[in-house]
Amino acid sequence: MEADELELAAGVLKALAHPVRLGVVEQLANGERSCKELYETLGCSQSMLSQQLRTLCQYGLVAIRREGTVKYCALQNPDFLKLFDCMHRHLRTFLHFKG
Amino acid sequence: MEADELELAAGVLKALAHPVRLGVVEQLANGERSCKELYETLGCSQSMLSQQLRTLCQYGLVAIRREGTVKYCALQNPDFLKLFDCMHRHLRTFLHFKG
DNA sequence: TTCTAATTTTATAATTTTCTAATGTTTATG
DNA sequence: CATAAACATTAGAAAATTATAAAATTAGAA
Repeated sequence: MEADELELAAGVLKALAHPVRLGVVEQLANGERSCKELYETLGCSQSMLSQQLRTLCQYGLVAIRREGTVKYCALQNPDFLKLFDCMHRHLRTFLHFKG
Repeated sequence: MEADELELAAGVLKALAHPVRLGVVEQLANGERSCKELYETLGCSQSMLSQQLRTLCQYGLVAIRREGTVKYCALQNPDFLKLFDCMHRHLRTFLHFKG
């Protein structure tokens, strides 16, 4: 990858690299969710969720559609869900060699 | 994932979410590299590389062995290389819908 | 031991993130 | 129009990251 591309890719990863944002992606693996459902499930404030959603949208990870006064969020690239398998395996061996 | 696990997973992703650190991982896809080879290829300072390597090691992403005065870095979990395919596809469609 | 190459550590200023609280917007309903 | 529900934006303090430079370590060779 060239420098620009590395920078952008790092940006996308950074967009995933936050407990709330990653939690959102995980929840959306099971299909569309409203913002309220998300922040209630994740146990964060409404404002926090809204801010983190913006980051996810900015990098094309999540899409939002409105229905009346409710907004529904969905994964825009379910390909990234592979990350979770990968991460599970990693954490398992990582924690195993740590203590 | 539970809160703790999300936190840790976000940490691992954050460890990847930096142009230099991601560049290191990309380089190591082709096999072991010395620190010097890495910072020369990536065009960053030696100090920068050393600091970023530490982060990668901390999260079990890279392993380092010493041979004389040279240290060789290697991927500890090549599974994460899947990320690059995923990322390439993502960036392609992402940039396509942006401009 | 002295020198040199490779790498690490430390310090620190600048920038970016994160989080909270308060306020603003939008849409539907009475 | 007034109100309520769902969501977004703003502002600002605290914390974390980033980048640069200088000093320290480590191992081998002369």
